[in-house]
Parts: sequence; C-alpha cells; structure tokens
Amino acid sequence: MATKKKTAPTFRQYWLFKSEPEAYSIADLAREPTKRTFWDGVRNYQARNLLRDTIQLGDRVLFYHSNAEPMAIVGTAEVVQTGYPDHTAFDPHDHHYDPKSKPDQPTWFMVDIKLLQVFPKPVTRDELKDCSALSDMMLLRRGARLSIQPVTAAEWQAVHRLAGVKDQSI
DNA sequence: GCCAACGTTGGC
DNA sequence: GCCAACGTTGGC
Repeated sequence: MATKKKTAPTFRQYWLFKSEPEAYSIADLAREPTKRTFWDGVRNYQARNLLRDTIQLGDRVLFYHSNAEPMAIVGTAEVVQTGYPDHTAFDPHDHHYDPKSKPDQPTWFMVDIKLLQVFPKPVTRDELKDCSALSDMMLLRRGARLSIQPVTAAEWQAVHRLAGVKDQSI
C-alpha cells in the first residue's frame, strides 16, 4: 500500500517584498485573523514575472517597509499560494485598476503569504548597510526599485543575525 | 521637497 | 525601432 509521501521542498528560495507601511504594514498582516494576505498591486513586469512564474510554495519572504520611518526589514513570511491573477486589476474602483488586464487574460499576478514572525526590533536600512555580509544586497543598490527581489540564503541568515532572532523557516 | 533611476507612452 | 517626454519609486 504505497501512498506517496509528500516530500519537503529540497530547494527553497528567499525573497524581499517591499511595502509602504502606510499602504500595508507587517502590523496589518499580523492583525489578519489568518495571518495571511494576498500580495496585490504589483504593477511592474519584472516583478510580475517573479510572482507568476518563479516564486514557489514554501519560499520565504523578508518583509520590508519602504518610504517609512524607519525604513527597515520588519519580519518574515512564507509563501502559501503561488501566482494567480491579481483581481484588484479588474476593479475600476480599485487604486490598482488596470483596464488592460482582463479576467480571461490577466496581466497582473499575486501570491499569498503567511506571517512567520514579526522581528522584535526592525532591522533598519542603516543597520543593513553596515553589515558586510549584505554588501551585495539588491535592496541596497542604487536605483534598485524592484518591489519583489531575490535574496540569497546567506543574506537571509545575516538579516536574522541582525534581528537577533532564530530563523523560523528551518 | 528634491531628484536619480527607472519604466512607459506615443509621435515620428 | 528610436527617443523625448512624462510618470513613478523611493532614498536622501
């Protein structure tokens, strides 16, 4: 009787998602009854491609507050639903409405994430900049505006060291 | 508030 | 297909 065992993903990727906390903060995510949310409103093709094609179930996410005081990585999340059409693009009343995107041929995609942990203290941009292990981080490069960015495993771990917390993704 | 770095749009 | 004009992002 051979029911196939679900195998844990052998290869996990790490990402950084940016959000302006005024629009949606990690506190908002923590307030969700299910601690889940859909990551809507991404309107950039490069980021869209990552959401639609690349980001996998179980991938880990650094949650970054942009345009904020302080600018900081404020916690982590897990991908719990892979890419599917971003329905906010279909709604004329939504701020992210895009008439070019149709339900039968959607332009924009999103994933669902679930909170892993809120860092007890945000890791500020200045702290990230001071960390030699993060010198190549995309976030810190000039003009790196991409709102969905790949993060290396080493960077993921370095951020956890700076936050002074255990990696909840293990 | 400024502005550099992009990305998009549209005339040609 | 080029590129100037324009809009947006987001750090400073």
